[in-house]
Amino acid sequence: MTTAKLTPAQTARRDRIIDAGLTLLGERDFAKIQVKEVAVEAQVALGTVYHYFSSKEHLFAEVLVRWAATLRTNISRNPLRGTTDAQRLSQVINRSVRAFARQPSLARLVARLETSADPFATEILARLAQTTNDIYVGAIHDLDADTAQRVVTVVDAVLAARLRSWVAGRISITAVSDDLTDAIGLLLDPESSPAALRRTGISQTGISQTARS
Amino acid sequence: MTTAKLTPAQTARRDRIIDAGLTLLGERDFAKIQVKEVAVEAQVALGTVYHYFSSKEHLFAEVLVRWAATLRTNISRNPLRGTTDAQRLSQVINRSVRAFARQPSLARLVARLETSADPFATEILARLAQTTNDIYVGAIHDLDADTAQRVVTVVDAVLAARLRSWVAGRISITAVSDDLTDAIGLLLDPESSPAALRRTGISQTGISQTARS
DNA sequence: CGAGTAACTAGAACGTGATTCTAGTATATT
DNA sequence: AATATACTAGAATCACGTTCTAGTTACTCG
Repeated sequence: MTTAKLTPAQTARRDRIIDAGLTLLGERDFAKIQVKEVAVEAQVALGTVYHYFSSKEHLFAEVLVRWAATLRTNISRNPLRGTTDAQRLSQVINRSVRAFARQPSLARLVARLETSADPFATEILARLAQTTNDIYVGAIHDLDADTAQRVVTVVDAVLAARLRSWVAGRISITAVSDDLTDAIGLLLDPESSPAALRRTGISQTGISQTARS
Repeated sequence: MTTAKLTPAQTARRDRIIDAGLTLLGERDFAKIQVKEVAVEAQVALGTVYHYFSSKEHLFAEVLVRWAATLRTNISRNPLRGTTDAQRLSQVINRSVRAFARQPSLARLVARLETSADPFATEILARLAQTTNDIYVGAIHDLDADTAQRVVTVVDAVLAARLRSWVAGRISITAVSDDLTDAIGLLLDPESSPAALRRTGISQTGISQTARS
């Protein structure tokens, strides 16, 4: 069901289904898309969809993977131009943010799948998280691997949280970006880190925190 | 529909509905609970539930609020005993973690409601986030308000992310706790902050990062 | 090549629940 | 008391994911 011997025609059909899902996500949310519609868009029978995917969630997890592949390319295409870890990390993270900004329903999809009960879906999601995680860690040059990983874990959490706030309409995409840059500064930048500044008396300016309802 | 003039009998009925939801959450997940069951448990007609709440999600958002009230009490009851911001923040956060550990379905509920389309639900959730946020900020004494807020935003994001990993079965509740303490250290503790240590050459030991699928 | 199996198709059917509706009864307001 | 509003039990509706049916290809391998 995952990676086995499929005839070219089958691979093509399966691909068409995934592409159809991605196309429809461009117009509508996961919740508003019916599996039947995906089948129609893919020019395939409804039963065929269920032949390749165990559930709607499983199908859309694969859609997410497909999208993530192009995301990865976008993120990794141009080299990072920053001179500090903070700059580089901000840059990759912001590339991700921009990608999601272009496809809000993908952001919503991630949030939705994170609470999925389908084991296929969650497993695919975990693999995906691993990939982006590695990319982010790769942006950090000046820290040992373990510390870099710990920093990325935190930043990734902030990314997820802020994206959710954004799709919920609570904050703007600009705020997402700003908050992430700020969080990274807090973690890596000696100029703005509370840990570094603590007991120094230097006052700092921060971005405004808008979390009203 | 929210806070208006209700007769005592009405308030009692509404309360009974919310309590019923909370009771059932002790046995089963949001997804496994039918609105009808809540009505039965509350000794109320199904229609009455919909008289007070616009949807199942709205109802359970209110359930969450009720639970959060006791959570708040638990968290704030005993004074924080730490001497540093990091210790105090770790402590409040860990009280939250323990509360969720006792009620896994509440943690799942939060995750679920975060992706809700019901405006009532999302608004309630936002208000709730504000409250816990304030509690956390209160644990920080040695930083200016703005910086404290920014730190808490990050920590809160990590809390949410790790709790989701936990309810998804990806990590243990102990790991949730450890990861949070670690994240707080990264942000506030000069002993383990990359920002403070950067270019110092001091190597550091970190907790193991288990994010496998 | 030709039988047999697996995949595909169009479409109907099923199952689960949330949500809404009905008709009658109780309660509250003035 | 008169009327509106709330409440009740229960039926009816609706949406949709998922499964099933019957008939039609397409592929495999002997």
